[in-house]
Amino acid sequence: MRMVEKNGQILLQGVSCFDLGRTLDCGQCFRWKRCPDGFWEGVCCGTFCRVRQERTVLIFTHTSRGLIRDFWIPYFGLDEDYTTLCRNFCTDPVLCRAVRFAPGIRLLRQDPWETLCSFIISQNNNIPRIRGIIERFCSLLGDPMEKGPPAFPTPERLSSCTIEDLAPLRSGFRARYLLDAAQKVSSGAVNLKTVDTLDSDNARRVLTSICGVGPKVADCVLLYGFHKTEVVPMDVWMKRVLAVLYPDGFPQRLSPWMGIAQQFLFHYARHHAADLRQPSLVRA
DNA sequence: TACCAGGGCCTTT
DNA sequence: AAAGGCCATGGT
Repeated sequence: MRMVEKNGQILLQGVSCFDLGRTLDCGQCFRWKRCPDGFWEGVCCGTFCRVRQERTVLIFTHTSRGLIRDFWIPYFGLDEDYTTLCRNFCTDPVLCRAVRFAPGIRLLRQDPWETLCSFIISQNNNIPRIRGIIERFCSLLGDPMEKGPPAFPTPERLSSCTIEDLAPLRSGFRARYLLDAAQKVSSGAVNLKTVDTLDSDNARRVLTSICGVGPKVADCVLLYGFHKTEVVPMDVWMKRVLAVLYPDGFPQRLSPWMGIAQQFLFHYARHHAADLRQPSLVRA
């Protein structure tokens, strides 16, 4: 990859195995917005940018070369060798189909705290509504920024709130879960920096000590927020994939990256919903 | 063990 | 247009 500046925009050239739109729209993140001019606008860790893709070129504005190198490239997972990874995935016929169906999905490296809150909100919920709740959450409690949408609210700010304060979010029963997460994280009862150093099983134990974080939410946080690439969050779609397409289990040799594979399988499953509801059709 | 708790989007009717 | 399904966790 190579970075050049042109007309006040920063171009990242030579980007392969990457589809920006799919990566931002596959359910792992909730704050990016597609603008009418083709740019995506997003903020993470207090850093804002606009970015769009033209084949193998990413075009950035409202950011800097330094931030692209140090923050956005790791954020988008562009420092990982997906060519080798996907070649590896393609040794499995099912996964090969899924990767070919929607190539270019990458696992983002998101902020752990934002990921924790986002997936608490995501439980028993659908994506448009999740986005709405998170947007109201950020406008209500996030610090305004020089450019772009407000920052994600800090655990400290959230822990000073009451359930009634969160009523405008219309997050239903999840409000008290958010408060418990904020209280545990801001008090140090749950230390996200430490969780990062733990193996998945121990990290999962810590995360599930938060009220409202069960195995599914914890696994989403481990994969999307802590980059634990072997963790496979089992929602209903992945359960169907397992039952119908992998009755003998996922391939062992792919287990260190099965979380990344999960993104392709999940996407594939959602777009072949009817097939997965009738196992006989798929097996044939 | 089975059910319920907010709510809203989605699919099916 | 209306009805029912869906969803992850904790509490009863």
